[in-house]
Amino acid sequence: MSTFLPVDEQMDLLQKGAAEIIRVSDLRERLEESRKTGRPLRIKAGFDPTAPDLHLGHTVLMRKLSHFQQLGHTVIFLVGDFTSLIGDPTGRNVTRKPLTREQIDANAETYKAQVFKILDEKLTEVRYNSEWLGKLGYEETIRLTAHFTVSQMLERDDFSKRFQAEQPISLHELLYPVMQGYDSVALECDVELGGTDQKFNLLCGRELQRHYGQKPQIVLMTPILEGLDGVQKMSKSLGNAIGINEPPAEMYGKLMSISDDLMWKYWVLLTDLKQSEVDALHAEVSAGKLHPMEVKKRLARTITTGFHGEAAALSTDENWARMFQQKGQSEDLEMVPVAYADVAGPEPNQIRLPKLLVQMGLAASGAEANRKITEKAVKVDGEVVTAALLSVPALPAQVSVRLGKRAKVALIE
RNA sequence: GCACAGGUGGCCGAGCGGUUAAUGGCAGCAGACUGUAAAUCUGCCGCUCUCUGGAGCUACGGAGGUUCGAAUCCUCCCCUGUGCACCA
Repeated sequence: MSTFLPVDEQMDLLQKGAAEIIRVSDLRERLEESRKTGRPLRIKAGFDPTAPDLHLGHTVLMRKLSHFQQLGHTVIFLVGDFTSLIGDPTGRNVTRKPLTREQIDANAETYKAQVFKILDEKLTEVRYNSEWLGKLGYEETIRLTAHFTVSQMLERDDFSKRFQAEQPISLHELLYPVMQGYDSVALECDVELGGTDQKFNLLCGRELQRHYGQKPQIVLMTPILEGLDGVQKMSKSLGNAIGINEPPAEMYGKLMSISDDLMWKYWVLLTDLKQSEVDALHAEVSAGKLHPMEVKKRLARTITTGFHGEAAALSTDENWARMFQQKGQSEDLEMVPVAYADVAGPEPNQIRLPKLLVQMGLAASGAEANRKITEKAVKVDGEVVTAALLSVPALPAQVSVRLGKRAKVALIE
């Protein structure tokens, strides 16, 4: 007797949004076996504790992990504390600088706190790969590396590109895939998840498992989610990311700014809608029966609800419509307290607008703020302002300031 | 170790003794147009101060030097790549 769902239903959920599975037939086979024996599969995904702020791109993988969890399998959240001493070379054209132990530990903690917004903490096995990699001696390491050849390593795009471009490749970087593969051996994984950019590393796991007499793991790759620009992968350092800790208004607004084309991918990868339901929506929009903006609003609302609850998402939704569609004033703009001393002008009750913009985080520098003012891009209380000095009636003053898409209220005292 | 080629603003990449924060492209920001999308067009795109007219400061791997003047010439150093050598 088994508590597992029929294999077809499991496959349905697991295949949704998956970019590639190596191999689908193996996965099915192993699910069947697990259902027969009642043994849950061991699913691993490794995380480099390098980016303490998770964004929606990370959640694609987590959601897939959560699917396995929902189906009753064992999810192992592997913190790559040891491997991040190297830094994953994937997608890099330069060598990463290794993290310090302290950074790694701190990052791992913030990581976990965020991950359990999606995964069920009680059902998740958290492991650190220093547990086994740290014990590996030189001898065992040599044996491990002997399973791979240099030309195998150079098959990797990022390595061969760097090699051809005469960019440096440090020797230790070549060890990264080997170590990740060894993680699978140590944990005896049935399945490893990763982004498509991880393909090489994931396959190394299969290779090593074979050498250690284990059944090679199934590899399930999730697509890389493009960020707000619709081209490059979502990444905080590229500035095109939506963080999962962002306030609802930010999250909603950013989601609305993605392109129509990209929205479908977001639907599939970031919501619980079935593939068939997404296809149906897509068809309706293509046929002109549904306005893409409406569908995008629904998307933004759905995702925001997932992180902030329905009430917050709903009010954000209304606020957005008021702010942009009717070009009106928003009711609950973010309040930023500003000390008068930081923005004081030459006369009493005068304010230097460039300084204010910087204080409010709307401009990166005074020079930039000045430029934006001359470009007529700054509105104060709804009016375009071209002067650098601004008078306020009395001192604890509230001014709503807009620079482009972003608007905030300053509370000056 | 030797030889050669390189190290320029967020990135790519011109400039190779003399206006000028430094051609051009990408990215970014703003404006117009829209549906805050895309596409397109326009402007901006080192920092600080400023009564907006301007003023000052910092920048071309690092440190010195030559020069009235250097990203551009010289010396030393650091870093990267390639080839050779070395691997007793």
